[in-house]
Amino acid sequence: MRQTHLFTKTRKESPKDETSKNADLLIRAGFIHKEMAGVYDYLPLGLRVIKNIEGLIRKEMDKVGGQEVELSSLQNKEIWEKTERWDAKDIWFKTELNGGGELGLGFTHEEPLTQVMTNFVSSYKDLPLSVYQFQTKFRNELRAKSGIMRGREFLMKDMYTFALDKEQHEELYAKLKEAYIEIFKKAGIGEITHPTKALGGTFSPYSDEFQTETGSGEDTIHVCTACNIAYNEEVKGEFEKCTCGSDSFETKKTVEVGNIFNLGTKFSEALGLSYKDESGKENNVHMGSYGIGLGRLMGTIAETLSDEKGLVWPMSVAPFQVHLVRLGDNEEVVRSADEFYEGLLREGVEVLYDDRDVSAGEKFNDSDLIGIPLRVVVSAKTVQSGEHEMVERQSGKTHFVTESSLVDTIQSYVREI
RNA sequence: CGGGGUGUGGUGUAACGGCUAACAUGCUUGUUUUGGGUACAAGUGACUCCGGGUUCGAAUCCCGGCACCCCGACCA
Repeated sequence: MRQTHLFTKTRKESPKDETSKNADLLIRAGFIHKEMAGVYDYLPLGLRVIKNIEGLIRKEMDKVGGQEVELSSLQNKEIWEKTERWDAKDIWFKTELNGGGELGLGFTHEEPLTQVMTNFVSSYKDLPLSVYQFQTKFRNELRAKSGIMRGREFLMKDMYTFALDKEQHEELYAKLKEAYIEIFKKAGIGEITHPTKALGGTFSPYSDEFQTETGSGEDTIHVCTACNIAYNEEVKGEFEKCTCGSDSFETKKTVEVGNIFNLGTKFSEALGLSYKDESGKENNVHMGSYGIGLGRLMGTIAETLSDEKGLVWPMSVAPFQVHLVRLGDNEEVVRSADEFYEGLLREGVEVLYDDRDVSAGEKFNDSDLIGIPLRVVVSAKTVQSGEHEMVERQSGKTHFVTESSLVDTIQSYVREI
């Protein structure tokens, strides 16, 4: 994409009504726009990141046998009354139909999906199943805060598993846990993200959270110094020793980027989701739930991987793979940069081409702020020497690469994801 | 929902109850510059969040509302 066609612009000043690092950086770099407290729009650069995160998650969900659906945001009050969550929750955005009748904007989808599955699950031969979606959730948070980390409307990947019994559920659960670890690793925050024991629900004493270290986190966890597994502050008292045997812990402030838990038969019982086993006996389906907030993950990456110059995206989620920066506008430089841009596009490289007529300093500062992993500079100097300059955003390492081998070099970086 | 704070051009800020609401940035035009937000000039842009009140006079003081931020509570 040519930067002259990109409608967003960077800003020098931090917005006055944001103190969180994620929103500050993302707004200054033009990734998001604040609509109101806890509600943000995703602009072209931000949407590309969200889409990449979505693709990354989709790949892992499909790998463990997930089937993608998209359920509605408008939700039927009756279904929720069956699980007594229509009145029990004050996080609903409720509204009214013309002519009467209440409905709500979904804050999670256990009920409607369970309801859907009653149409298709009737035999033990139909299980197990894993169903997931990327869906906008609405939560009437008493207090939205921390930029895109706790919003009232946000995109979430939620998967629900349906199993014959506890044993089969646990197999699925273990697979999903591994998939989650893989997702956060690929998203570039594997090192600082800890599988964390946390409060469970009605059906199991504990749930598993994925907690990422960040100075601005809202949670406190105790990380085992031997094996990196962690325990949420809320359950730490129940664990004198880590499951690995060590009793040495380090306290960290974190943000919860994922949470998986056992639902047992709570929803299948309430909504009548059951199957016949081989003997013809009716059994309730055993369920699990697995969530990742995409915006929160994006915000967490923005906060934890950025530096004083701006955002630093890992290749896997970056809005573009290469930022091609052209300095100067003499004919030869323009032709060389244009050709190079076209060449990268032909090779399928995602490239943002800064073809604007602004000063070098402005281009470099914008490039640093936007945080695309590789920067290639084409200028009178590089055209003359025949070697273009390639800079890694994260490390600042600079390479001079001949024009002919530049595409290969870039692709070797891209392949690393 | 309890507590604290803030609302002024697109953005960031300034202005004792008193002149035509100032500065920076952005944007437009021209010259200049071309490897880290280049310099100069001329323009552009605000019912000072909304509604009342006090006053000769309100961005400024008072009351009410709304919005936003922070702390807490809450948060599968």
